[in-house]
Amino acid sequence: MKQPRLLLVEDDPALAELLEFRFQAEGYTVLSTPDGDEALLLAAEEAPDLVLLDWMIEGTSGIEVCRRLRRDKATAHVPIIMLTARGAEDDMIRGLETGADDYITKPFSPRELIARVSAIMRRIRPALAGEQITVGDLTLDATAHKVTRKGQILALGPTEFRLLKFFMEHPGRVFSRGQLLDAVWGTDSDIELRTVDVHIRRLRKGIELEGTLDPVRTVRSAGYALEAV
Amino acid sequence: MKQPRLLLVEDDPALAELLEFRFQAEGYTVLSTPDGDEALLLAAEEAPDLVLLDWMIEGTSGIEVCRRLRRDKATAHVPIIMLTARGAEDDMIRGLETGADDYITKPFSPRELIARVSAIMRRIRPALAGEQITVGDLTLDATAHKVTRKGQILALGPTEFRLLKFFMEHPGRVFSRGQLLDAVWGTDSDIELRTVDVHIRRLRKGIELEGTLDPVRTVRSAGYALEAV
DNA sequence: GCCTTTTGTGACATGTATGTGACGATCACT
DNA sequence: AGTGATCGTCACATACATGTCACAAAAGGC
Repeated sequence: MKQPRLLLVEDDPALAELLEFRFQAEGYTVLSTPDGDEALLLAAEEAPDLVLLDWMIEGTSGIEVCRRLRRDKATAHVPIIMLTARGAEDDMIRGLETGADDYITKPFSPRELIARVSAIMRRIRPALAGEQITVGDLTLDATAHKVTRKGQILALGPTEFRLLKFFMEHPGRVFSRGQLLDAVWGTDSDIELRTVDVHIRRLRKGIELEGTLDPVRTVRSAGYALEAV
Repeated sequence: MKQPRLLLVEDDPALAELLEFRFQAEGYTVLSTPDGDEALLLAAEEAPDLVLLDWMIEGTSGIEVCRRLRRDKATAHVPIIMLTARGAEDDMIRGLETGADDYITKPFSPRELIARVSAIMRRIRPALAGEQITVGDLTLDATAHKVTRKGQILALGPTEFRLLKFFMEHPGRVFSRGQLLDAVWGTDSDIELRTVDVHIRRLRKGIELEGTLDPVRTVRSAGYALEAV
């Protein structure tokens, strides 16, 4: 399953960094540049699934970037969301005429922007924008098969992924090793109970990050639980 | 079911009171303060699930509060919604950069704010609380395998936990050592009766807190009981 | 007050549960 | 066949809980 790719064209470094961070946390691969010409290059070479385009950028203007994206056959179908300053309705209208799919006026909440992007992604690639569960600083996207923690994408093995998914569907609750075997391995598996311990350890190692606490709680003589840290 | 906790930082007394009232009606526990420094204290001590932060407050400014909340590991992940005056776009952008999750501009309808808060709460806390028993100031959650007293989480050994659970299922009732052995250790255990005393002691030690009385009552030549203090 | 019975408490050896690294087996993919 | 990833299991180390004892303290009964 390919990760959705997003091209961000924004010349305010602070805002760019913020959006980059947030979208990575949502499971997107983010390409970012403040420059219009570079954006065109990136769009041609990296084939993003969606473009977030600031209207007021250095070099080639937003509207020009938009027009050229539409003209090139390789990028003509890529959805474009414009980011515009409040009150620039003229630009907005011209932008929509030029081929942008949606616009959003600054200031906007990242949540709102993410919602619009997800909506478009769902329309374009239904399989990608899956349901996701969030527990504490962990986010799991079942359909994209991706786990992130504080925006960092984590690499988990298949079993660890299923284990974490099960935990995240029942946060805070304690499960015995037997229950975990039934839920994650299947009811009819004759696996050693202690094997669960090993996978718990692998899960812990897989989700540990600099400066984070272990959300997996050991309950002696009872089992394990995932805490919403 | 634990109530969601909400920290409101708002220096307009009328608005604060209104929001307090409305959110309490929605089932939230509301902590409220007009002061930024006090807000930081409250956030650290009371562990709210969500912060509503007015931008223009006395003392430490909203943006500073936001930044400090994010910097403290204990509160870094708590969602923040900014309340801003209309037309203060600059503040808003800086706020989102600083780590706020959403914003809403005054004047807003309480209904709208409640909707946004609910949306975030749904996303963050899917279903935390399981079945729990409460006796006096003690609360025991069997599925999460957790005991709290006055909000403090207590660390009990497995046997102490089972013992307390049994007591809490029959509050006020006196049990002989033999009955407790049957109920907590199992009918076929050949344990010394006096062993119960030791575990009672360990339980007492495990649940003692500053400024609390011992809820475990000794009934001479009969047994023990748990009192609803 | 004095004696007897009952309970509180600290320490300890023991047993049990869990953490952890390594290893061979298996499977998918090339 | 070869490579790499993942899996289940084991052996060992470690941390923790347990049951028992000996003695101190308290509570009744007289």
